[in-house]
Amino acid sequence: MNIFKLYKNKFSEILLSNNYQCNFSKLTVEPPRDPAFGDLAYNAPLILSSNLKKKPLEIGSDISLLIKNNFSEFESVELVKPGFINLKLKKDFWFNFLSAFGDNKDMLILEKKNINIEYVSANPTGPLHVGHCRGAIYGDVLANLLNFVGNKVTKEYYINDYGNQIHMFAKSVYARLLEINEKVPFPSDQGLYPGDYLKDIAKNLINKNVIQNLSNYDAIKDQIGTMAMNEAMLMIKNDLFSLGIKHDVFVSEKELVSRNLVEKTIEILREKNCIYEGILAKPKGNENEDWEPRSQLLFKSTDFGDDIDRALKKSDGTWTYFANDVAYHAYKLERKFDKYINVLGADHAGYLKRLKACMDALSNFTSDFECKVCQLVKLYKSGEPYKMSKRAGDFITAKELVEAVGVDAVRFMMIYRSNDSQLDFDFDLVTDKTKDNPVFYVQYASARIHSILGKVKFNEKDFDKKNLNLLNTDVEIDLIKKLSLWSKCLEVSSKNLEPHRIPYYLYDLASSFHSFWNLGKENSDYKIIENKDSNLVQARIFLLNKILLTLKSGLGILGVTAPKSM
RNA sequence: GCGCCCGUAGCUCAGCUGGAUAGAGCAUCGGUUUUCUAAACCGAGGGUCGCAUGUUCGAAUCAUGCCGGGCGCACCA
Repeated sequence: MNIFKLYKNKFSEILLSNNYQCNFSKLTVEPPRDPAFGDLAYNAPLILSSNLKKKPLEIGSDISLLIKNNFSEFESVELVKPGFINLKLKKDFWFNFLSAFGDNKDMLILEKKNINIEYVSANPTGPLHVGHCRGAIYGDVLANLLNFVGNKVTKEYYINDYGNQIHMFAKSVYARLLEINEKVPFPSDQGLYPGDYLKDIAKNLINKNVIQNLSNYDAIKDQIGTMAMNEAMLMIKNDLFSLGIKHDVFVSEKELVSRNLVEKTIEILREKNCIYEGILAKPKGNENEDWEPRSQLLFKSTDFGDDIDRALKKSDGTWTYFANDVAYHAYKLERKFDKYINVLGADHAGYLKRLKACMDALSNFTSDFECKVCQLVKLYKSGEPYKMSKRAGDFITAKELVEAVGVDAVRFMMIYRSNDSQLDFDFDLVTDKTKDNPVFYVQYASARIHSILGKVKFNEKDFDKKNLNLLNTDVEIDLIKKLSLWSKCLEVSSKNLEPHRIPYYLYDLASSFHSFWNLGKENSDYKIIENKDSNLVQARIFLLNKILLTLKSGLGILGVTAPKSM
């Protein structure tokens, strides 16, 4: 239950029934900046004043009175200077709140949506590297979050298993096959994929013993390409698995092409008058010597907010990558989702507008399509930038990262910053077992609670909830109030697609808990289980259970474990 | 030159889509342990929210223009 939203709605009803008119969406009920002001701050007098042409404080006294007369749960209703109404809830309210507290799963949205989220979509030419990790985890956590609050989510991966890069990939694997079988040195000057993992792929192909006629490349190149790509996809799925990621749907570009979906989609755009033959201007500031004016089949993406129109056909007459991608997005639309999310890396941010343009064109502006861009990750080791070797192909893989620091740390830290900000990832910090390491700090709270729960018998069914009013001290009430922010956190995170708010909330909750825990050291009244009053012990265990429930839910969304001991 | 992102404490970043005296962590300084997990807690100092206009009751938040940093910029994917 989001109490802020609840009271916003309740107050709006009261205003309406008393003939107050305004833009109700501008009214807010929020926790005040300073807890001394109370539990809720209502801004209605400020918003209404311009409508009614009266001073906020004048209007405020009327509204305060309405609230006092209609609600009994407020200890105080106070009208203050610019025009806020500060409300303080009685302790009984918080005991009731705690008594009914759940994990908020499926509770938060009225409109449940069928959502498609595409993320990772790394090329099937090798394992995932560190650069892929952030988008992969962001997409995955976002999917978990949207699912948690009640949506139906389809996690999708688009496989670029078509086009020139696959030819290069097949050639590269072929060169490795020759290297292994015929001792032909691997050529370094042909732009082939250099990574060592190609040797593994080649070895696997040899072990399967299905490639005949190794000397005739043209005869076997398609076979090699397909098999090598399957090997690479296995690597990728394996890497994703080690990151805790599992997609629901894999869509193959090759398959879309073979179903003639590209031609069909371009025809649809042509009927909508979005296609023409034209010449693009030379981009300024880009000293490309090979540039020459060229007449091409173009998509009129400028009609849909893009900066320039985009090429659909290459000079050799084949479709561009973008043309295939338009077809892919038509295929997404065909499957009729309520919302489409696409997670891209910063290096593909320039691609965003044309994707949005093609979705708008194909759906006549009816599709709810949102691209989220993850900025770059900078690696550090003990505070020093950790440079990857410039030698091509020598990159840190996702798997190596997970093996070095553990999947919990990778997932937590990758989501710990807003996706719009660059992220510093320090190898050493995330493996520290101190409070400097936020992953540890939150998990430690879980371990501490488990440690207590193992020492006391507690059964929620036998617990008399009337005893919750023994949680009478400010710190205990503050902990309950902290729990009330969880649903707000979920709501804001999912509405704005900003999962980074979750680890922040969990850190905050863990901090309040650690603080409470330590009070027992100076004042034995605050000891949780070594306490004479057994009803109080039970009430505190009830509270700890709810804190743990929240930690588990939050960490669950992040895909991070909530350990029982550490 | 154009597009996207960022600019908040010495450092790394939050800031609930316009609210009250701008918050955390690290770092610095000082305190707490015969322990229900000190792998923790408590306290102190530290700010022209890059700069400038504008919008209004009210701006770190919105708009415009600068300055600085990152990413990208015809037929690759």
